[in-house]
Amino acid sequence: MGNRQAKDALYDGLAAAAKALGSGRRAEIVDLLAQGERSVDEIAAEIEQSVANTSQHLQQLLRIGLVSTRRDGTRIFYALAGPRVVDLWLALRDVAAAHVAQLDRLATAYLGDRGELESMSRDELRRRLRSGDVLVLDVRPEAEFRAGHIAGAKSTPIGDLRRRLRDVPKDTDVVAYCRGPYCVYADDAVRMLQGRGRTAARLEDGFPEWAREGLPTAAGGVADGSDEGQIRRA
Amino acid sequence: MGNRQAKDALYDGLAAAAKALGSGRRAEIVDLLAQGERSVDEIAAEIEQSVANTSQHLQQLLRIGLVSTRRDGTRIFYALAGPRVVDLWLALRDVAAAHVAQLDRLATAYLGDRGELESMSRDELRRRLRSGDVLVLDVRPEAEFRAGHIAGAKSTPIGDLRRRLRDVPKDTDVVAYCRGPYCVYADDAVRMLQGRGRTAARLEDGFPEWAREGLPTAAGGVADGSDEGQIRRA
DNA sequence: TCATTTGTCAAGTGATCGATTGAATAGCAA
DNA sequence: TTGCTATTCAATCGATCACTTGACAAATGA
Repeated sequence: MGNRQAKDALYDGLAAAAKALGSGRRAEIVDLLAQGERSVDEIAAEIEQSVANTSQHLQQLLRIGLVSTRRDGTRIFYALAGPRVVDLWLALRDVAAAHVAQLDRLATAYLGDRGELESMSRDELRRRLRSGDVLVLDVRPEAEFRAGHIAGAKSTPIGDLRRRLRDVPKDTDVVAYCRGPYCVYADDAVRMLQGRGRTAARLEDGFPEWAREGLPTAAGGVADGSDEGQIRRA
Repeated sequence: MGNRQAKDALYDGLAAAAKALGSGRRAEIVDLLAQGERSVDEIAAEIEQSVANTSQHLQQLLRIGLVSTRRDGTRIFYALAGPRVVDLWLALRDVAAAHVAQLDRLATAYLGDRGELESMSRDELRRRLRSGDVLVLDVRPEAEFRAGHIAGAKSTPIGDLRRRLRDVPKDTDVVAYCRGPYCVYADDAVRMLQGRGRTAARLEDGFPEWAREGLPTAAGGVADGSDEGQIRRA
């Protein structure tokens, strides 16, 4: 039957990885890092916690091995340790959405009612991209776009959208996407576009899900309407 | 930017699912339930904890929504709430194996050195099954075999293997499998078979991984060397 | 060199967790 | 009813957790 102490220790080790995701703040950090690497104070600002506290959470993720670090001058950048961590995070989100009792209520409380919002699945966006009759807007901060984006998308951070509205033709369908299903940027973008007479929808989820499926992505500089960056997968 | 309180609550909700897996004992329970439903005292015996403590862990998993219950007389059977939970568990295990620093050491401490042990990948077993020149032994307890097994496998609980050795032909390659990579039953079986002059290997992982890939499985009564049970996927 | 920026470390506090113990409950069978 | 089995509930205790505060460390630039 093997020895109980060693077995307990083994399962404690497995559970350690779960424990690392077992705090809302760390979950938020992992969700954020799924978009690309960040410095400590960027992360702290995003999750609205003190730098000291954020640093401790990051240390914990680092000790377990879910993230890695890179130093650049006085800054230290944290990133997810590998694609498996993204898979784990997405699996966790799926389970929570499917099984955690009150998650719907919590999501609605944060996101508001999405009833009015047009949405589009990955598969449909893929088809529309192939036929070329759709404008895809990446409404995340530009740094995240540079770290990786849907091939053919145009970077239009949500804060810049209003003044760049003229770049959005009135006769083209627009699809906006952002960090994932619990991110409000694309919601805001679609509401604004619909309010200005555009036909707009949000991608149901975000960039990490798109990339995980092996769908076409690109990385690098900001597009100016044309293709650029390194196409990674076709 | 949305309101912080609602956002915190949402991520706390997501993290709750991780927290449920964040105790070694609960991880062990989920790993066990991945083989099929169990009553409370069966679970308690397996994880070597008091029934009261086990019950509390199960209540916790139930409150979060990762498991479901079914009453049968005085017994209450717990089962995983759905296939997504299996996916989550396997993703967690993968991440832990790839990234948690000391996991190798912990695994070796429990499992012993597997250097001498022949092993076989899912893909290879699948090929060998198609060409039909291999005997697949399911060395888990019979109840788990009945709940679901690799199509064509023969139930030979590890405790019965010794006295059923005569049923294992000497000129056939044998592959044993059990609950997963951290389960010792198949290791024991392979060691015993190799010691008795058979050519034996263990499947690298176990039944849940096989089923997740959509490979052929069956469920129901115990085979007597021939095919039976309901073939679920071909 | 000295000040600044950025991040980590250490200590402390209230809250939550895991396990134990013993009592309570639900279904079953005589 | 009475007893029996299987499970849950309630109270308790030490350990761990999340966050705060304030001091410390590493790289940069004047």
